[in-house]
Amino acid sequence: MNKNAYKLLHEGTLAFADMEYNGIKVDVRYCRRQKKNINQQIELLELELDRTEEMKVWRKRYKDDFNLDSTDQLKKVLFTDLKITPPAYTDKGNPSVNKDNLNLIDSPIVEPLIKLRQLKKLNNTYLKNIMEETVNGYIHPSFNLHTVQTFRSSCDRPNFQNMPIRDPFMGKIIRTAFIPRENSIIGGLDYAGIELSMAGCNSKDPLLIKDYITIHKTQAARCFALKEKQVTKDIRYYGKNGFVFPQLYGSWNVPIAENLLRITKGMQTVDNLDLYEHLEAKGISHPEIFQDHIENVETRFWETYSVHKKWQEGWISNYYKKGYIEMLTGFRCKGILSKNQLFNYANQGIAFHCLLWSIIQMNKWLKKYKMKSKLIWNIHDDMGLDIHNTEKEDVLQKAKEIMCIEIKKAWKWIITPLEIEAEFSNKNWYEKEKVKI
DNA sequence: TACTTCGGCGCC
DNA sequence: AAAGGGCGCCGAAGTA
Repeated sequence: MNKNAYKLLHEGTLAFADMEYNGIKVDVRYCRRQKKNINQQIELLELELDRTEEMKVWRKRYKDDFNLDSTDQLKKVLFTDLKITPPAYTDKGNPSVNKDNLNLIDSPIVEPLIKLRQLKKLNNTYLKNIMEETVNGYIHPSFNLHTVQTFRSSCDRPNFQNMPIRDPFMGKIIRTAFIPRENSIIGGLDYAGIELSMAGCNSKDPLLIKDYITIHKTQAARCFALKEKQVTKDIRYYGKNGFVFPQLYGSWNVPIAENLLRITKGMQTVDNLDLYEHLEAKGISHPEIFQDHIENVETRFWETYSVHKKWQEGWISNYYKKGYIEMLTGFRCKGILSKNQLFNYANQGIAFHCLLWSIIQMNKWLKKYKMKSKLIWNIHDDMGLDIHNTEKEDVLQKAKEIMCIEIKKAWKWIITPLEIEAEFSNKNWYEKEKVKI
C-alpha cells in the first residue's frame, strides 16, 4: 500500500467514525407494528401449509423432530418420499432447495414455503436487528474499512448495506423504518455505473467508456431479443447482473443462458408482452437455442469491447509476473488470486474509493461550516445523508462538486465521466424520489 | 455450551 | 477453454 492509499484509509476511518456517531433515525413503533403483523401472516401461512398432503408426509416422517425450517427434512420429503427429481444441486453436490429451484417443483407447498422464508427473513434478519440495535431512536451500524479483500467497505450490527430494495414488498416494509431527522430529508447520492466507469479507467476502452451508462439496457435488449424501449427496470436489472457483470468478471454463455432463461418466466416487457412467450415467438425459447443465442450476444459483446479484453489479458500476465496487483488508488492485493478475482479486484475497490474520497471531503466541509446536515451511511457507491431543509441547495451542490469535479482534479487517472443521482424523501427511505441537482 | 460448515438470501 | 466478484446474518446440523 502506498502513502496515498494509507492516507485514504486513515482519513476514511475518521469520517466513518463521525458517520457512525451520527446514526440513522428509526421509527421504532413502526417496526414493532410490522413485526407483529408479519408474525400473524406467518401463522396463517403455516396453517395453510398444514392443510396439504405433503405436510402430512413430512410430519409423519419426523414426528417430534419435525422442523419447518429444516431444509434437510424438506429434501428428504420431496426427493425421497415424494420421489421428485431434484432440479439442481448445490456446490457440495447436495440437492438444492433454494427459491429458484423450489419454483421448478410442482407442489402445493412450494409457494407458501417461499413466502414463509421471505417473511421470516424480514422478521429475523431485518426488523429484529434494527430494533435491537436502535438506541434512543437512532441506529449506529459499524462501517468497516479493514475487512474486505478488495479494500471496499463492509458493515455489521446490523448490516445496513443489504437492506431490501429490489423486491417492492420487502423494500417497503424495511425502508419505511428509516426516517429523516426533524426538518430534514433522508436519502443518498450514488455514483451511476461507477464500476464500469472504473473499468474504463483501467482498460481505456473507448467504446466501454462511451457506453458505460447505457450498456445494461443495450445488452438486456440483445439477450432477450427486444427493442430497447421494451426493456423494463427489471429486465435491465438482469441485463446488468445476469449478463454484463458476469461477462466482465469471467462467466460465460452456458451458466448465463440458464439463469436468464429461468428468470423470463412471469416477467413482462414495457408493452406487456410475457417475456418467455416473446422468446417463444422469436423461436429462441428452447434451452439449447437460447444458449446459442446468448453465445452470439457474448461474441458480439467482446468484439465490441475488444480493447477491454486485451487489457484483461495484460492485467493477468502482469500479475503472474509480479505476484501482486496494484489498483489505481495504490492498494496492493497479494496471494493466490483466480482470473475472475483479478478481473473484479481491479474495479471493485477503486469504485468504492471514489465514494470514500468524496465522503471524506464532504464530511470535512460539513464540519468546517458547522452544517446541520449529516453523513449517515455508505453503501459502496451510495453516500447517505440527512439534509436539513435549510441547507438542501448548498449540500447537494457541494456534493456534486466533490463527487464529479474535485475528485477528478485529485485523481488524474479518472479519465472517464462521473455522474451521480440523488434520491431523497421527507417521509422515509422507501419513499425517496429523484432530486435534481 | 461453543464453535464450524453449509445452504440460503439480502445488498452492491 | 470457459468457477462472475465482494460482503453479513440466519437457522440447521455436526463436532469438540
